[in-house]
Amino acid sequence: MTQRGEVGQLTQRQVAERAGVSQATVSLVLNGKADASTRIPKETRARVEKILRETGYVANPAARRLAGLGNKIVGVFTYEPAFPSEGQDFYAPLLNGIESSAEELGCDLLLFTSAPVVDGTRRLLHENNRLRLADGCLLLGREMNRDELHRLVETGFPVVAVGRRDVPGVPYVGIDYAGGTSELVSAACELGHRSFVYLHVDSQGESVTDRRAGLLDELDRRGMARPRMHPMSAADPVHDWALVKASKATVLVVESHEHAVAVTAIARAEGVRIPEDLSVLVLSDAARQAGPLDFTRLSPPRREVAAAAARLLARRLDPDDEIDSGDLQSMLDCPAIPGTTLAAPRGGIVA
Amino acid sequence: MTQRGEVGQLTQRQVAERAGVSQATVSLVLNGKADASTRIPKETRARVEKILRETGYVANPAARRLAGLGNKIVGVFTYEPAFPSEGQDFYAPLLNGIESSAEELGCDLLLFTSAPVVDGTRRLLHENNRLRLADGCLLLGREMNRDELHRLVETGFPVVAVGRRDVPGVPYVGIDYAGGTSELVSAACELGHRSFVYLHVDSQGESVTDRRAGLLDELDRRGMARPRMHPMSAADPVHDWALVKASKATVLVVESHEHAVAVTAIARAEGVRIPEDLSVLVLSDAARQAGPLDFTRLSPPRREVAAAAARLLARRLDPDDEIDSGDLQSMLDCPAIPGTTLAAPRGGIVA
DNA sequence: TGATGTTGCTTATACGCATTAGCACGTGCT
DNA sequence: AGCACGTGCTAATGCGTATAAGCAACATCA
Repeated sequence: MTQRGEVGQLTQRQVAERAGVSQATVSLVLNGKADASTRIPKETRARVEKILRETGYVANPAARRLAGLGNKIVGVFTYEPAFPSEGQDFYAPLLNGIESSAEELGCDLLLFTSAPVVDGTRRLLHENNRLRLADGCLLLGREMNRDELHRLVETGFPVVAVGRRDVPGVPYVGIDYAGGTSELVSAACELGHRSFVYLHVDSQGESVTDRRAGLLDELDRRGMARPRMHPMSAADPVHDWALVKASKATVLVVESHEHAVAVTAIARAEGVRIPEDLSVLVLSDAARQAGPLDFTRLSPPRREVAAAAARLLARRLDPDDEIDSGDLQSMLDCPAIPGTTLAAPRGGIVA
Repeated sequence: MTQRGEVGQLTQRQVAERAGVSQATVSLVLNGKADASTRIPKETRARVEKILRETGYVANPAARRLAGLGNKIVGVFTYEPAFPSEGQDFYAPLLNGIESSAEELGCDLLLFTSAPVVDGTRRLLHENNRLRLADGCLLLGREMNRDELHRLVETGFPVVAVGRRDVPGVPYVGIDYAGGTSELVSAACELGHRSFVYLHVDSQGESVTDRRAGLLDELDRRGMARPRMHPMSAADPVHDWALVKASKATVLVVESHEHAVAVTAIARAEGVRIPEDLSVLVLSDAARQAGPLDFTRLSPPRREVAAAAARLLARRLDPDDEIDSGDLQSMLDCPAIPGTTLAAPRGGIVA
């Protein structure tokens, strides 16, 4: 059980012996210190550096960390496994963004894959978690355990969430889904639509509630009726299409692109023309392959939001950087793509 | 520049004070030690455990590591960035496999994204690398710097490569591309084919040379002529198709599925029937979306090879586990999928 | 009544590094 | 000569943990 770490590796002391100096001197040379109290003349410095190069010495990061330095390690916690192909469309662009930021910043990424799964999501604060090996941590996931998030923030450990979070005090970079959704809905209203139906994801995640809020608030502002709302059932698009048809709405709003493809395929098979008979708005972007329809849709900057979160975390880790409290929570614009599935209403759904 | 690590966090000493015992006692309780020389009676143990639970104490992993313990951290080094969408089809299944093994083993993953890029690939052994924070490291990539790999193995740091490696002493789990390719080629020969053309990846990576060897060796064994070989140019499938046509071969062997889709699309547009006019063998599997053709192809167990490598690394980290030297290097079978693009030759390519 | 265990801890040390305080040895000035 | 000051280092300490070594109190046995 007891795992042995480390085989014997070169230490500063050994380097120091070879160079005929003390360990402290090696450390000073390594870190380029040159205070009034710690002066190393060029020649000594050169001698030490020569040995360092010859031996290929690399500092033990655990010791550095213990001695109170940062490690340039960014923790990444995903509330679900990140790489299974189901979750991949969700996490891949985020990890892509984080990776490129990390590369720029010279950081390594520590993925907390050991977190045990309780009630369907991973738990970060388990015993012997390796959280503190990282300088800070990014949090990814559709839904997060609010309790745990709260406790984590309270410990003072530097954390940044990818995506807006409702828990007070949690720094984040989010995407303005509400604004983007409003815009799309607004465009439909301007074209004369008055009747909406909403196929939504069944989740309490903030991004989901933001999209719903964008839809409902925009309709409220215009004094229009609330839309029919149905949770999507990935397993049964036929059923979903039946509900849409029954609603007699002229605009179908679908939260997931994938589901939009499935439902519209059924609709078109029944002879429904899009957008002539039914307009379709999609609140996410195509993952990879576009279907036959170029949906009028949102194009959330998912890669960018993760990259921005990583940069924000880096700023939090830099003690010289005083962050405006307003910058701790920010939202990126969520642009809409015109596409071809929105048109003025004509006759409603032809059954 | 100097990053501060750690905000003040609960230590064993503080726990010890609260429980009215020494720090050592806390450590002993935590690690469930009960040697002849270190006995803790139930009551004391209970008292300490109570405080531990109340405070939610978590050990500082850096200190544990420094004290000579393993961390349950598996390093993951990719020779190219792992998440950009281009590389994604390559790395995603591997990371998937590693993640699920890590989850089973209770390990976290440390991704060395900070490695600087030199000559097109990342360099692992740069100064201040965080390698030694991990207990061991998995190496992923089509091609690896042999020098660096050699040096790394020499340091005694536990490493396992995903994919066969030619560098002596490197433990790995690979895929038997040579065997799989032989099998496919053999099947074509049995059907009467005598003339092959090979569109191959332009790389010195071991998996690439293994596939080539599988093809050439099988033809040699049968005393058949060497095939025409052309490096694929992703940018110009038209040119590649021209070369294939010119070769008058009856079997086209293509290394990458993607490229096979592109080239056969052009061929079919010209009226070439597959497999009636031309048989096609593909040496990799469809990434996600299958094209119109169900290729006769290899189906390399890429997820599984990575998971197996992670498990092998875990065994190497377990001091109680004596690994057979034969188990340090192993190959997984690479099954073939029949598909529908291999048939007996009739008239060669109709130009 | 010592001698010898046994129990239940604590003390001390090491791990590798960063950092502060300070020492020995000049040199310049009065 | 005596003192201040600068130079070039080193010694010592602490970070939080694991663990070997040891110590005091008590029990057991001859």
